[in-house]
Amino acid sequence: MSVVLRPSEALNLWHDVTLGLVRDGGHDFSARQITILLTVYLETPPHTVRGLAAKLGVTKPVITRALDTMGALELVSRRRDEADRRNVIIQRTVKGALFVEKIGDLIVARAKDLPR
Amino acid sequence: MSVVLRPSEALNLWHDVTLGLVRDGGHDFSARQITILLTVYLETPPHTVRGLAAKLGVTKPVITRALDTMGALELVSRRRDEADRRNVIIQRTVKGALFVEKIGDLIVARAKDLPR
DNA sequence: TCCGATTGTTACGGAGGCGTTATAGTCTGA
DNA sequence: TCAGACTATAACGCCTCCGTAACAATCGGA
Repeated sequence: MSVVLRPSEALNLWHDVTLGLVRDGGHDFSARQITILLTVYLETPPHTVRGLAAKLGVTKPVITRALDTMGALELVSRRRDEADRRNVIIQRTVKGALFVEKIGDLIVARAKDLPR
Repeated sequence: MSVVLRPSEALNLWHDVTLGLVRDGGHDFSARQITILLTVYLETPPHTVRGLAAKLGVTKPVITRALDTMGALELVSRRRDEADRRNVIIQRTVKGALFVEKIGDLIVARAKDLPR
């Protein structure tokens, strides 16, 4: 199965949702930051800096800096992997889960209001 | 009518598309930049700095700077409004139209591949 | 036990965005 | 006509991010 969407509907949906994020979100996240956040909250753990860097096709410092930013906002947290102390495990937070949930609700609402 | 989407589907779609933009897009645009770009290409002209600032709920210099950046990439262009020379009209470009079209195709493709 | 490989972070100079404020150009109506 | 309103942009100091390179900590096999 799949979600059927025309290009014009797709673009209108994207526009409406990003506008919602800009107007009400408070933060102005980049595509990289959003991708990291959603990856951590949607894909099965564990998540490491190296794994995220490979998945996004960026360097490790990019991930470290994004985690610094989103960690300061308490949207994610970090923990040493005790099994292999070179690794850092990126963990979810209550605040981050609520934020992601809000984004999901926003997309669903804008999709529902989409004229077709 | 409307597009029916569950929260988990919505988030997975958002994740897949932003990941595609990060991996293949080359640029790392912010939500503000994407919103400006899509507004210019989806809503009926004319578009002015003041109008975009009001719509996004940000100050005018934010719009000016975003237009500087996207103008350098030739995704939009600017022209003085001859009827009222205080205004600047933001115009579409061939390069920008192709870019927006690519985003639309990406969303449609990821929606089609979405498991449900 | 080391020595190479691996992981994440920090340091660095540069680039660009931020909000606020100031400014140049343009319009409009008293 | 001209003073005030309005438009977009420039200037300012601050902050964050960039890519590259160096780094400390840790692991694992010879």
